[in-house]
Amino acid sequence: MLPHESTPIVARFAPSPTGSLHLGNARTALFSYWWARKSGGRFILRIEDTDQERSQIKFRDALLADLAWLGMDWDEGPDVGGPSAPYSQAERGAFYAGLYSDLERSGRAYPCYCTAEELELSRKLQRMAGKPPRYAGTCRALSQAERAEREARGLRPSLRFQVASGAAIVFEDAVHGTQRFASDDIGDFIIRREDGTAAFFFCNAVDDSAMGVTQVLRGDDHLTNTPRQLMILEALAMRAPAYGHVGLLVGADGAPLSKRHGSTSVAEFRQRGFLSVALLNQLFRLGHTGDVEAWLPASQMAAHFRPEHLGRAPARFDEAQLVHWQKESVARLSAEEMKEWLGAHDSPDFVELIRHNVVLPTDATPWREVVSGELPPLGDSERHLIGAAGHEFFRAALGAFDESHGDFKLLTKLLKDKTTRKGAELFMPLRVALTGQAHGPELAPLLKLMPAATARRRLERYAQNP
RNA sequence: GCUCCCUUCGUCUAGAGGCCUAGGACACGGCCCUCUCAAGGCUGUAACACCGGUUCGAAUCCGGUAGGGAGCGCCA
Repeated sequence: MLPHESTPIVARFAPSPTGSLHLGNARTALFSYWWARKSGGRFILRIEDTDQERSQIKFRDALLADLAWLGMDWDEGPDVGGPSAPYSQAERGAFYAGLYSDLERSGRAYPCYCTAEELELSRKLQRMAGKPPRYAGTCRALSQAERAEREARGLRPSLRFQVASGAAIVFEDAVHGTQRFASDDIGDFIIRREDGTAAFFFCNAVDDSAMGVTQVLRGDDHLTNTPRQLMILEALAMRAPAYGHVGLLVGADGAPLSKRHGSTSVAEFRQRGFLSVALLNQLFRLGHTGDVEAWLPASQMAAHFRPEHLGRAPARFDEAQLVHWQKESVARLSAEEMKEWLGAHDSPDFVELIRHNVVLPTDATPWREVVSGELPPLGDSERHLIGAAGHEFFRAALGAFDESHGDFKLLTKLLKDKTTRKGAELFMPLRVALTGQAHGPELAPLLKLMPAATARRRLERYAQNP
C-alpha cells in the first residue's frame, strides 16, 4: 500500500480475559489490526482485567494464542511491553488513582454511598413510573458531615462521575457519521467501584487516550456509551480518540451470536480444523467490503481493507459461507501443509486425491477406510444402486477385474463389452461397491490405492446371490 | 419507558439523484467437461421493509410508519 493514502493511525484491541475469543470480538480486532497496518500505524493489545472475579490467566493466554493464530501481531502489549506499559489494567491502579483525585478535586466526581440494593430499587421505581432508569443523584451534594456519618457506618463509597447538565456531546463516528447526544439523558455513573477497581467507562477511555490510541473501533453496542467516555476525557483535559462503531455480528436468525448457533469462538473453529486463512476471508467480508472479491492470503488483507466500507447493519454469520472460504483455502494448501493439516501419515497420492473432497480433516477418515479399511454399511440410495445393477453385473465386474489386473481403464472397457452398460450405469454401481459411497474422488486412482484383494472382495460380495 | 442505531436477492454485500429493466459472492437449480458422482467451467431463479414528499428523474434526499437491535449496570 502507499503510505500517503492515509495517515498512520494507532488502533488497539482491548479484550477482557473472561472467556475465549468470540467471533465478533475477533472481527473487530482484525478490522482494527488491518486498519493500523494499512495506514502504516501501530496496533496495541491491552488486557482489560479489572473484573478480578472473572478474569483468568488461562483466558488471557488463550486470547493471545487465538490472536496469533489469526495472524495478528502487536507493537505494544502485555507480553511485548511498550512505552505505555503496563498493558494490563489490573496493574494500572496508580495511574487511575491520580486521575480520580483530579476529578474529585475539580468537583467532577463524588463518592457515592448508595448500596446495590438501593440502586436496584430506585431503578425499578423509575421504570414503573415510565421514566428512564437513571441515578437519582442521592449522594451528589452530600455535606462533609453526611459523608463522615456514612463512613462511620462502615459504608464503602464508589466514585461517581458528575455529568454536566444541559450539555451536548457531538462526535464524528467513523462508521455512522455525526452523532449527537444530550448530557441530560445521562445519569451520573460509577467510574470506580466500591472495591477500588476502575470501571469500564473510565479505564477504557483514559487508557485509550494515555496510550495514544487515535482510532477506536468497536461494536455498535458501545455507541450510546461513547458520550460518557468523551465527558470523562474532557473533564480530565485528555485528548479523545476517534471512535467508530461497526454493526454487530449475529447468528443466522439475527439474534446475538450464542451457543445455540453452533461454534462461536475462534478456538472452536480452529479445533474443528478450519484454516485461519479461511476464517480470515470470511470475517474480512462480514460487515466490510474490501476492494477485491477473490480469496485473499492473510498477508494481503490489510492492503485491501477499506475502513470507509465498514458496515452499519448487523451481519449474520453463515457457516456455509465459511465453508466456501475453507474449500478455497484447502485448495491452495501445499502438499506438505495439506499433510500436516490432515494430521495423519497419508501417502502423497492419497492426499492429492482427496484434496477436493475434504472440508475438514475428519472428512478424510472415510477415504482412509476405503483405501485400507472396512466399508461402513450402505445407505438406502446406495443399496438401490447396487440392487439395480444386479448380481450379473458384479459377476461380470469380477471377471473383468481379474482379467484387467488392476488396470481400471481396461476393467471398465471389458465390463462395458460384457454388460452393454456405459456411463453412470456402469460407473455408479462400481463406485458404490468399491467405496460404499455414491460420490467421491476419481475412481481410477482410488482403485489404484487400495489393495487388489480388498477391491476384489468388495466386488465379490455383490456377485453372489443373496 | 427514554435515548440512540439499523433495514437492497434466503445469506454476505455493490450502490453516495440519471451509468440500475439494481451488479457480484455464498447457497440452490440447469448446462458443459469427464464413459461416473465430486472437483472444475458456464448459466439461471431471486432483493431496494412500507407510505408520503422533494425532483424532469430516487435504492440513493426529506418526513412518517412498521420491524429489528443496543444503551440507560459497582459487566465489558
